[in-house]
Amino acid sequence: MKSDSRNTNSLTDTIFDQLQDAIIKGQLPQGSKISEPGLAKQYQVSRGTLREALSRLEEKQLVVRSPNIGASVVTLSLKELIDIYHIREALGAMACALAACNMSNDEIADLRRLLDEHEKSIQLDDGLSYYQHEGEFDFHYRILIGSRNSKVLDVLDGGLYQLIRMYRYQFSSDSSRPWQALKEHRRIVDAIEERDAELAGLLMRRHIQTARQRIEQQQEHQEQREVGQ
Amino acid sequence: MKSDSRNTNSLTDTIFDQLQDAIIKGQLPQGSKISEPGLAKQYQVSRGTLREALSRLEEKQLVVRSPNIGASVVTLSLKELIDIYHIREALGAMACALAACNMSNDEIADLRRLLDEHEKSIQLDDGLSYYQHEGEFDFHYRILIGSRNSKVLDVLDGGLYQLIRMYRYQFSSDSSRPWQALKEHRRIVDAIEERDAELAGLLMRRHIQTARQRIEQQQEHQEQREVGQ
DNA sequence: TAAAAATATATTGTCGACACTTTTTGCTTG
DNA sequence: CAAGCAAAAAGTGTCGACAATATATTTTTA
Repeated sequence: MKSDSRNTNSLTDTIFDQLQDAIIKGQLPQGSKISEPGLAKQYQVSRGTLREALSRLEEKQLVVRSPNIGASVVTLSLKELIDIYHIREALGAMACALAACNMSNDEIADLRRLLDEHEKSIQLDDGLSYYQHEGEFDFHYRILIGSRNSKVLDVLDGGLYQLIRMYRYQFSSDSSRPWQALKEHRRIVDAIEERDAELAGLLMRRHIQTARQRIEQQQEHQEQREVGQ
Repeated sequence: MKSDSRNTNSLTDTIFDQLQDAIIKGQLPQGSKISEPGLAKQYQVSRGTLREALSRLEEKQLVVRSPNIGASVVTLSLKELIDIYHIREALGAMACALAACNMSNDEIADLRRLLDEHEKSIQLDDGLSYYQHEGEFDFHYRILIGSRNSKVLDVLDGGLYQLIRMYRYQFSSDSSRPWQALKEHRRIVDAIEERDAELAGLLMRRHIQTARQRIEQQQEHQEQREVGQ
């Protein structure tokens, strides 16, 4: 999925997309220092252009910059990831409740079709595919749009979702239980279709909550390991 | 209040702060097109430097840029402002509940002192002062920090708060009922002190909700005016 | 006269170069 | 040999210039 809908002709856009991909996939390791002249030569662009791309990556929370020191790829601790999921929980629930009020019938029907496709995709390659993750994002994006609150999409797309993507690419050990998730998605759509805002919000909150709790379990394991050492 | 804690020696930082101020105060009118060469000459910096500052302003949602067309100062409709308040409601309540669990006793005592100062400030110049608005932000900032969720501060500080500031500077007709707000703030601190997360979250939600509802009333008036024409 | 094409102007996108800061390297000294 | 200082290397901050694109103006034509 493209992070932006506009045609990506400008050089800065291209370099930005490439770098975003490289960071999310871990080709640029977390915390690694970014040398502007180095990367500029590597990607065959001027340093100014790369600088602009770095600004946008900073905007998307994928790099951090310190004055006179330079840029580094972001490091994402489990604690921070959990923090993000807390936010996603609050905003996702809110957006879902709004979507139950504001989505058109056509949009809801489309959402159903998306879940059917999702189901097929799960049947085909059981579990761990790339497309499922992106499909999951697609589902949430549509609800965000259906909420008719443009700012909530700005917030979640402007940094938070990219970090979650990065985590999933680099650490997603579990197969994210696709069947369970699908079932939850269907229930959410049911609630939206019935225009039950409160229920829709609640279900979405729980859906994200379970995802968060899985990560928290992972964190506990990690802490136990650290204590053991 | 400085938007960033780091020493603002770099030229880009300076120009960024100045432009942010100009936009929030309305000296650069909403929707007005930004001429890069013009502004660069006006502020005595190179175009590249100004460009970097514009990138950061875009990050803070204060300017919008279209490829090959240029940058404009953001336009904030009442609808969008209400959208922002919905987000603030969800995240503020969440953060406040977390703060009730995570704030230290010292932090809570400091918060109380802040409210006492706030009260004095209200008594001095009754109502409409600049410092009260910023004091209000200060209060919310501290709770955000107390939540120990760094991302929620990133989200609200990265765009949303600046837009609210802009609105208040340019349209804040009502004096924001300082006494009422202070009372609500005190109740919130009470709940935090008692470590009652649920209540603290609820009170914060209501506090922001009332602010939102005042804006919604304003919106209704505006719509009536439009119908009348 | 009005619409469309072509030119001219202004603005944004991209680049390479220089100045200043930080980090590394190498040398001196106790 | 270690610690501290000095010089060099690398890197970031800033700038002005050229190329590509968009906007405004003028000219042409129906």
